[in-house]
Amino acid sequence: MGRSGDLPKALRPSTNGPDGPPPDDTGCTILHVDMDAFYASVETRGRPELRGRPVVVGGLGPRGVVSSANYAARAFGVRSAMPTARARRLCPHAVYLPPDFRRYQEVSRGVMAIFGEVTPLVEPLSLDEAFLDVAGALRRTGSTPGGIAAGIRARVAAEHGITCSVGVAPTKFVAKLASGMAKPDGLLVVPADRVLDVLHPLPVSALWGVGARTAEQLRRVGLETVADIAHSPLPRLRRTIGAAAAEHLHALANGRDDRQVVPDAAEKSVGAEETFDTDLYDRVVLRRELLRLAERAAAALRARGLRGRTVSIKVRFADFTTITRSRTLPVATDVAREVYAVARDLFDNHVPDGAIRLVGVRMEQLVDAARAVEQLTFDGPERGWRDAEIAADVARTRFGSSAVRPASLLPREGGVGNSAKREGGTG
DNA sequence: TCTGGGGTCCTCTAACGT
DNA sequence: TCTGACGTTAGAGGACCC
Repeated sequence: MGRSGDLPKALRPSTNGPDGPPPDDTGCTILHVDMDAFYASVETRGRPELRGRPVVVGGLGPRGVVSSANYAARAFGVRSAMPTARARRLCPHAVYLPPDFRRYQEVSRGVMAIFGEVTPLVEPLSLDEAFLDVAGALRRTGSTPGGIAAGIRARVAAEHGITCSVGVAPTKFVAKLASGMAKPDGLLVVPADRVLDVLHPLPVSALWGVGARTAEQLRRVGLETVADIAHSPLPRLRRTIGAAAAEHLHALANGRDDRQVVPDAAEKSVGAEETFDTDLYDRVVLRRELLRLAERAAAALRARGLRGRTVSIKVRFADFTTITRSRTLPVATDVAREVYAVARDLFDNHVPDGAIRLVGVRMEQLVDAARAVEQLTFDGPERGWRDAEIAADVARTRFGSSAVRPASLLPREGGVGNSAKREGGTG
């Protein structure tokens, strides 16, 4: 689902061809495992009627975008992040499915468990990819990195019915690049002495952290390939893209990447946001949406055993300009009612009237709920609301997400009602 | 063509305390 | 008492990733 999957096949190094000796994987202790077209693969496994057909998973509404497209759909030009409406024009005969994240999470857990049997040093990046440091596993098993990678690919296919691609390299960045080059359903080892041969012909956009904007800035000063970055003097690079990015890209372009594989990285923020099918103007309806999102964000915090100190709202207007406003509380919370109170105040006092296409609520400055400072009023109203919301969490787990409606928390201003999505915009 | 939803990280600016 | 330098932190926005 990432950009690296689109790297030109012509750039594949020849070291892993079917002919010739296996590549020297000495010192290649980092593996990057990436599921192939993950969501689409999960949807199609065990469904022979979809075999060979283009399958697209994504938002099916008027403003939906593609989350995942299988390779049959990609042959028609369908790509991740493309508006679904455009995908339908490119490939009208594809099967279009809404995402089912619970299923993907379930499969992801199973796949990550396989990784965990190989090494404790597993760093998941998303549901469908992870870095593994196999240095310890080499000593323990007497295998090679390439051998371990092949074993992982075989187990994922056998136990979960989907394919993955693996990059094996001395560093995280090159391993990730290699998995992209190996796609689909491939394995690529980049030996230490071939790293620069692989990196330097690539376009700057292949570097981690270079998107469309940065690539354009670099192109304007004549830097188009990774080799150009590697050979560019650092001060010039700093002037073009800023100090931090310059040093980061210069190191990567020269094959230097000393980032370790870090398991269990703490989350920094948790939130929820929603784009409406049609733009909304009505402040009452928008507040109700904020309440729903505050409820979702708070429930996500409670599910993770976290609380947040900073409440941040995000508003995107019809012209796509986006503003965020935030406020930091004295005490961290996981209570939707408290989150909503702050979000609503930020909205009422900092967001001008206008056509709005998206609102979001995010919690930052997260702390472990078990170690968070309790409110001074242990028996106060907040405690009561938290208990009520925890009971609602339980009900939703047992009876489904609509069993307890967030509108039950709504102060008496607009009454309970349907979601804004169904109501549509009002003038 | 017309842009989702979940995140992280970086930069800039303003406010604040010393 | 006022002012400026400096470090720290919060807030806002943007770029990027999957």
